[in-house]
Amino acid sequence: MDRLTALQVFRHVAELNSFAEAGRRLGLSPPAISKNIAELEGHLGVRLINRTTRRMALTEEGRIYLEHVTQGLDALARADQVLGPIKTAPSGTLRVSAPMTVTLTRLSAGIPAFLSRYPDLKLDLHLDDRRVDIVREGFDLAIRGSDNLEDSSLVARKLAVMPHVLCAAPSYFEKHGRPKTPADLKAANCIRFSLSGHADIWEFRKDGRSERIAIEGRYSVSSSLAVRDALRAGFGVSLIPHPYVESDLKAGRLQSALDDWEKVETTLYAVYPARQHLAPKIRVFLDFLIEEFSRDKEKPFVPLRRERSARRSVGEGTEAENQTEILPSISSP
Amino acid sequence: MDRLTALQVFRHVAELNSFAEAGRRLGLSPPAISKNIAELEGHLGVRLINRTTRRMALTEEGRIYLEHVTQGLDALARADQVLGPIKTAPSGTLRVSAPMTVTLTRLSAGIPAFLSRYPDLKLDLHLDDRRVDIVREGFDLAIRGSDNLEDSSLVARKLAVMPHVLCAAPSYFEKHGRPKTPADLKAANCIRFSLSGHADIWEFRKDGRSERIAIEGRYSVSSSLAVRDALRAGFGVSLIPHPYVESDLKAGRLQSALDDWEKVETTLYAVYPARQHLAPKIRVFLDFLIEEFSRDKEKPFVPLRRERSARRSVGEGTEAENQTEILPSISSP
DNA sequence: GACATTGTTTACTGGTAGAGAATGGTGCGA
DNA sequence: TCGCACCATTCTCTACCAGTAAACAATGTC
Repeated sequence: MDRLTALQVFRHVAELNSFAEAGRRLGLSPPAISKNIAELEGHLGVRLINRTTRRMALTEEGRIYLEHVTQGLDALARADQVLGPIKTAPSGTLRVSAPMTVTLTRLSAGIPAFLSRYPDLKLDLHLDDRRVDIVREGFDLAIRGSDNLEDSSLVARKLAVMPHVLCAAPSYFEKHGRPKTPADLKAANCIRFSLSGHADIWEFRKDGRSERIAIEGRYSVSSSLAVRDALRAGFGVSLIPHPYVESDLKAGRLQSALDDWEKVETTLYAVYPARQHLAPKIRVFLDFLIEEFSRDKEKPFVPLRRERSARRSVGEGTEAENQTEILPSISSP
Repeated sequence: MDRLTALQVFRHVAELNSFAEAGRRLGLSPPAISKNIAELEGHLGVRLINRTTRRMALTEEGRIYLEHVTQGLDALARADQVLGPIKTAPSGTLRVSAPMTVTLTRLSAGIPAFLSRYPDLKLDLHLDDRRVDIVREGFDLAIRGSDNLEDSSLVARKLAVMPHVLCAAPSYFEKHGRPKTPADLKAANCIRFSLSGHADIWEFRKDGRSERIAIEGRYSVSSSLAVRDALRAGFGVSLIPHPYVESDLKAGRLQSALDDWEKVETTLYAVYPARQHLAPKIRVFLDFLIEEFSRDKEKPFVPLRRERSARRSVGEGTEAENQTEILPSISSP
């Protein structure tokens, strides 16, 4: 038996003083009302309502019970109501984890505007280049690079692709020569971003041919901004996401090399716990991210679907494959 | 879905921080836990718990919801607990309706002892000779005479049979003569108890022959005690329940007549709303009544079953007929 | 006094809650 | 580093139960 229904039936019957009326009000047939009350009484072992076919009245026990039940039901109803506004308007605290550099170069500036758009929203932004466990640490959303992406039940939304560029200061190239082939890098002073998945081996491609160079260098650092500073100082050469050095390249402070070779890309993802029942506060922040990262793109953002890891489903795994909404694994809408 | 179950599942999961552990605690399988949480979230349109297979944490909404839900569930649990003691020990207020005379002559004296046996019990005893609507007026129990008994869904428990006796004061018989046959009463000054079902026609039986006498008299009164007073004063003759005049007959203040004729009997019933889930306070009072009315009987009380009104049931009305426990109509265990 | 309303009972049925098996994911310990 | 054990989820199946409809009994009213 559904006890919550039974309690609501009891309450209505008690307040309306009629089985039939309660039935009409609740959209239930008279027998259903009878049975609910009878089962409730059976469960409690107490008669709650004295009734003839024409008259009914609560027993003393019924009155006592009603009092407490009413409190309980009201509290539960309030629980539902409290979630109402939260369900529609962004509010509460949004906990976000994001890598330092990309935030400072691409995001940070737009956040005040975002926050003033949603006055009820608080943002708790943790800048951290390590891969946080978003469930354990209670984050609503995290921004990850592709070399940092776990294969989990989380949802990953692609934000941007950051092509890398090989560059150094003009002064460095003058002194040590400009590399003509990837192999030339073996002799160069390569500055390494230690948190990158491809920190020690740089890969280049051309005409379907791939060159993997194990690089050498005296400086390894866990922030791309520090790498940039070292580049600007003419200390060495590095493979770095293009956006981080875009203004430097334009201004001539840095120069690129091996432009005819394809380099790695770092894809940025927004990672969050679930697609279903996405909280508005997460929804709007996600929209904000998508907008920010597609702002100065030549062509609008085109979503890509990341292939799901092979499913060894028992039955015929046909249609479910395409319903990305209910897939728990990584995918991009 | 049973929402109360879902809420309890949610609460356990939140407090134990584990789906599996909650399942073990509640005696449910892991899939059941998952489904309950998922359905609850679906119902609310809000994600309550972020979860991977190894880790789970409440969302902000989940924490807010849990708070209210806990309150609600606690209130409902309290409602059940409150009924616990009531269910076992007699307590609260017992509202009883009883006829004036029988109470004063047979019951009244024993009530203080009854009440001191149950210290938590209050008794609200309404002495009223009319037939009250016990459901409408909120009585827990009523004592009724057989000529007052409705054919309702109430339960009637036989308490005692009160044979009537035709009697008057010796002085009356001296002055007006002692009736030898029922027909002699036509000339007598008959005192009538107006609330009796047989106030105007007195019936006598002998050898299977029945005599119905339409009686005449100058005094009609709605209390048997007043009838007795008039008898004592030698004002007339009356047909009155034997117990009311027992001491008068013994002491010689009144004398009986037509002793070889059978007279009406008034059967006393205790009437109460239902046999199922009989409240202890009613149970003990019923026991008290049975004990009081069988106190000075020569042979112990033998329950009689009153025939149920004919049932035009569709199917073969076979066994249900004997299960008196579930019969709603009048019956005596 | 016939009728209408109300609560209850009975028999039936559609929906659903829970179990079991299989899968994918994760952390711990050897 | 690699199993191993555990965990949440999905899918499928089944048994049960809640609700309905129809019939009935009781009761008050026009």
